[in-house]
Formats: sequence, structure tokens, C-alpha cells
Amino acid sequence: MRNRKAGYACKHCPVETTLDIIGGKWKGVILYHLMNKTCRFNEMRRLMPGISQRMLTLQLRELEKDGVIHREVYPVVPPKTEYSLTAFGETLKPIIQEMKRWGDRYEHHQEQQLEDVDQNKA
Amino acid sequence: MRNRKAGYACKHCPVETTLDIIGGKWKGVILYHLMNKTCRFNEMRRLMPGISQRMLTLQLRELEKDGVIHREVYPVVPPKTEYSLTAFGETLKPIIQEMKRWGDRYEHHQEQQLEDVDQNKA
DNA sequence: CTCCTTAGTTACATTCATGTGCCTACGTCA
DNA sequence: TGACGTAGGCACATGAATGTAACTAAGGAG
Repeated sequence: MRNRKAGYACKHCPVETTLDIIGGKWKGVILYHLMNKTCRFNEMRRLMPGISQRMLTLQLRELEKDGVIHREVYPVVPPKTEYSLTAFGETLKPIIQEMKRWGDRYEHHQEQQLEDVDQNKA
Repeated sequence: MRNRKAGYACKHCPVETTLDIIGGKWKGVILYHLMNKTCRFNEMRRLMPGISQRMLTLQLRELEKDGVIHREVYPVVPPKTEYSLTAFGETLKPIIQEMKRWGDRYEHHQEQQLEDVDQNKA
């Protein structure tokens, strides 16, 4: 997300605010992985084969700026950086977990839709 | 969202699936309003001053296709169309409500950050 | 002395999402 | 007879989001 430059849906809608933080193509998944454990940069790349180096950096920076994750740089060589949820980021866990559960259910729902085909309606 | 044409983050991540449905600039807010009550098309436009006619149509169509909302057209004149959550869409309520609550808390958090400024870190 | 690794950065290109403006059908109201 | 309101559709334009490729620093391994 983070595309609010084009204007907000309604003024001050908290749902919109939340989606600003965790929406977008990658952030949800990033947070999902960080929920389990602290991760290094390339470790996350391996967890998310689809993401490019650049995008991962950008998304992590935004999450950091929003105070959701913490970035710990170790001045060693080769470089070592660890990402983890902040205490505030931990408060996102219920949302992410709900989203995971719902996502599972949705996939199940999709299969059913293929059977229903016609008599849908609620 | 619905920008997965460029590929998925990880294969089969339920969080990603969920964000496909409710992510994007408008869908969260649309669902937020439909959680409270059935709405007509122009009624929603009034609730979300920022959205254009075209985008509202597009988003509603996608939500309908995903089986989350129901579109009831009354063959009267002037046209009347009512949008409501399907039973399946109702299952999204916990997520939307969590997002609303978190959004509220986040705004509160931001104010604090302005004070902390330096000694942040978790 | 060359290559490997990590965690980036930068410039450039493209694709997707979203926005704008104009058009319609029909019945009602003035 | 003409304007109004609803729920859109369509063509076109723009900008945001994302992708690709090449580059870097520093120490260790060979």
C-alpha cells in the first residue's frame, strides 16, 4: 500500500490506517515470517523467493519507519543485520494470525464455489 | 491488491491470500462500511468521498467475484442496487474489527513517537 | 591477487492501479 | 420538452509500485 498520496477514502478511517502499514504486496508476508523468529536479510529472501533485493529493502525500511520492526546491524564482515518485531509490532500478531486463518478458510471456500456454481447468494 | 500478476511472495501463503481480497486502497474501507449496513452505490460514494465512480465499481465487482459481498439489483427507475456482505463475507468481520482497533492504537502510538524521537528501539 | 559472501544502493524500465471525463437509459418532476 | 438522479460503462492519462541489472565495501578463503 502506501499509495495514499492519491488521497484517502474517508478522512481518518482506522482500517485504512492499518492497511497502510501491513497492506501491499510484501509486508503481510514479511511480518508473518518475523512473527516466528528474528531473521537476517538474505534469510528472508530465501523465505520469500519472489521478492527482489530492492523491494525487500524498501519494505523493511518502511516497516522500520513505522515502528513495527527493529533493525539491528552488527558491524562485522560480511555484514550481518537482524530484523525482529518491536513490542509494538507484536501487537499486530492477532491481525496477522486472523488473516492466516481466514486465508486458509478462503481457499477451502473457493473449492466449494466450484461446486455451487449457480445457487450462490450469501 | 490483486497485483499478484507479478508473482507471489512465497507459494501458498494464506496471509498473502487474505491481503489479495481485502488489501488495496479501498476494499478494507468498503468492507468496513458494509459491516454496519447494506448500502446502495451512491450511498457508498458519499461515505467515501475520495473514491471515484469507476474505482468503486471495480472494487465492488472484485469483492463480489470473491464471494465476499452480494449485489442485489432492483429493476426500478432510477436504478437501485444494494450491496451487502455474504455469509462468507461476515467471516471477515473479526479481521476488519481487529484492523480498526489496531489503527486506532497506531495513531496513538505515533503521537508517542514524536516524544520519544531518540530512545525508540522496541 | 582474485573470488566469495552479505546487505545493501542506484539508475533505469515497466507494469499495474488508479484517476478523469464523457456517455447512457429510464422514469419523474417541473 | 427538458433537466435531474441512479448505477453504471468506456477510453484515455497518469502515477505509484514493482522489477532488473549493475555496482559497492570489507575481510577471509584459495
